[in-house]
Amino acid sequence: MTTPKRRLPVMADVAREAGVSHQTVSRVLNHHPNVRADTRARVEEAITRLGYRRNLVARALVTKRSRTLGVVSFDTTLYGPASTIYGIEQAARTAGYFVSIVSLKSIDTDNVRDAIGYLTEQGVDGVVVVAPQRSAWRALDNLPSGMPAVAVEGMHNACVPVVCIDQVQGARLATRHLLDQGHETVWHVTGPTDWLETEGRIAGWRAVLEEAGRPVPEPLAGDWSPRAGYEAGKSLAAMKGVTAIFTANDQMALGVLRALSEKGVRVPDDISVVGFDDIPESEFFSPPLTTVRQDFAAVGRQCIEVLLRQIDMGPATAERLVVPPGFVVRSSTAPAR
Amino acid sequence: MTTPKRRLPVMADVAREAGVSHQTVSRVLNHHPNVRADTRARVEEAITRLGYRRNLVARALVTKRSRTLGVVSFDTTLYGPASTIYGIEQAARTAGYFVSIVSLKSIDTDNVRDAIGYLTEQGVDGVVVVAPQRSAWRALDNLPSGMPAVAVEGMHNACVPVVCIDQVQGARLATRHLLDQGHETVWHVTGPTDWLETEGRIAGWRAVLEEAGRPVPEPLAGDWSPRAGYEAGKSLAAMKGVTAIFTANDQMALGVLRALSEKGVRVPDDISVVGFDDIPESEFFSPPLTTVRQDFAAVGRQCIEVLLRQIDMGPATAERLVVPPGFVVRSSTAPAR
DNA sequence: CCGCAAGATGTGCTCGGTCATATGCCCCTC
DNA sequence: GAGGGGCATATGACCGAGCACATCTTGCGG
Repeated sequence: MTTPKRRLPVMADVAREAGVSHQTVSRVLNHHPNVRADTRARVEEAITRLGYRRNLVARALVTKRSRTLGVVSFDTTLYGPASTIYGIEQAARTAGYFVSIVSLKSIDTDNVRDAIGYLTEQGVDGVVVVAPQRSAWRALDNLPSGMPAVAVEGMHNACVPVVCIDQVQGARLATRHLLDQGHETVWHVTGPTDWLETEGRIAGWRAVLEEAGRPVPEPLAGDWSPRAGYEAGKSLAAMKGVTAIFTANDQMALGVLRALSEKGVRVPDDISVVGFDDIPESEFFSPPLTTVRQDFAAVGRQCIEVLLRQIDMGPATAERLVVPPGFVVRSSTAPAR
Repeated sequence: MTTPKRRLPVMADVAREAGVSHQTVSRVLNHHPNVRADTRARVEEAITRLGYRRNLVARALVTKRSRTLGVVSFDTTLYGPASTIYGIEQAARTAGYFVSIVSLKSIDTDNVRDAIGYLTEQGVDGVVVVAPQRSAWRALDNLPSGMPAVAVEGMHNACVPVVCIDQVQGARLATRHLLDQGHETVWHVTGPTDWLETEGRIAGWRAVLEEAGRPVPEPLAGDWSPRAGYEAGKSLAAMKGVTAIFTANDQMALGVLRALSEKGVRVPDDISVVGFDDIPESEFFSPPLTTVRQDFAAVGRQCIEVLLRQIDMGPATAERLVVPPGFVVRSSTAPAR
């Protein structure tokens, strides 16, 4: 038996089936209290009998609420963004929201602006921007008016609230730990320029060194990739007097470890290494990596919280929620000899 | 001048501004050819002047096309799913589609069914299911009728097309490589039970051993995590006669490497190790990991291709698109002594 | 036994687009 | 010069829900 183009059932069909008006069906669906129990039962039965599913698109049109949140992100393959988005999605769904994602493969102001534009057309109730680059940040200056938004790891800004992990503090923790171990100074392999995290981590690292009156070595430029860490590691292995390295993320730390091991430099005996992120692999590096832990799930949750508050109660003051970093000591650091 | 609750402009506003009917505005927006050039220009100017953005929700209501695709996935923090979804999102956006994601933290038939249900209500034009577990797979048996769908790494099934990487072939490549190096047999650390990849990889590994008439050791159960690999590695290090290990993914390989190194077992001198996935880190493990490469981006692209074909041309025959795995030889394998 | 408030249900309009169709217009041909 | 075809544009219905309001019940106090 072919079903010749049978249209999906709509509210009116359910209403007819249950012998009530479409409005009553709507009430049942929305758990409105003022419906008699037996009527409710009749409607519910009609719903299951017909296999009716409500059309959220039609609902969104009239309520002007799509219960969908937009996420704009850069390279969702990276552990940080992926984890943050996971946290966002979980929190959003718990709150009854869908998540629509746009992941950009290159970041510039126009890209981000366009992405936000698409999401706006699509009718999202709010946007989370996970694009912690200066260039991306500029796109937030002129958001579509009235669009609730929140940024992950952004700069302070008059209009958009920010949820972030305290990068400076994380870098301080790492650097201080190394100084406390008796190292004279700490070398730093940075993230890509333009990233705010990169800047924060450099700032924290530099601040600790300067406060302690230590020499501040020229940082080595990286790009988050293990390969960049590997290249930096080769350079550092060839230099004299390097005893402590702080890399801006764990993947680069892995590259550094690899390079050092190839050069016959022992970690932590000859050189101590600290990373940033605490990816699941770090614990099993050779040696297990001492690193700064970021609670991405918490960031995701906070984002949704801030965003929903804006959606429900109107524009918020541009707050800045800071999630403190943790520090995990493993075996890649040791006292200086 | 405050703008007191100014509603966003709609088509009618643009029409009035440009002195045409709303239908003409619609034609301009949809690039309908039959619009005089100067009219078009007038409309476009009105659009920019008013900052008008079309409301895709209203459009979706009447066209019954939301230009949104749903993705149901398990733990998008894992490298495989994350990469696949990235590929899906890129391909979808290129084709003018949005992607709405539901990522499940635990997989069972009901979960997946619910997720698909939510997405259906939300009006997605099709669904990609990235949940390669037997239990998830069962949820695909009774999809909402007429909903285009495609599964990543699924079993063969009458109703849903599948895009997958040839797991069996990948495992064969890995195992054969080790046998070719002169190893008597190969030990295997598996993924979690219930995962189809786990089964495929076991099958490929077992087949090669049996074809070569080699003993088939009892596989060690893992769960993709580095820790599971570490535990398995400790067991294997304690056993006699182990010279070659094939782990079902790279993260577990990392754990194995760590455990072996702790026990003073040298890789590849004493034991050879092969992984699966080729995550960006693998190249920088100690030693760099020989592994099976999966082209997740290709999988994502194929998914969208298959899905869009279904959306445009009606239900497809349940095809099965197989992406061949690659094999990357690095330094974690060596001839048996 | 009536009145009235609260509860239960129904009616018709609205959201902002697209679709089918109608209309006006110009130009070309016989 | 009338008829016809194609183009440019306008008109009104419609998608499937929710909302405001109208209407019909019901229960309870006086």
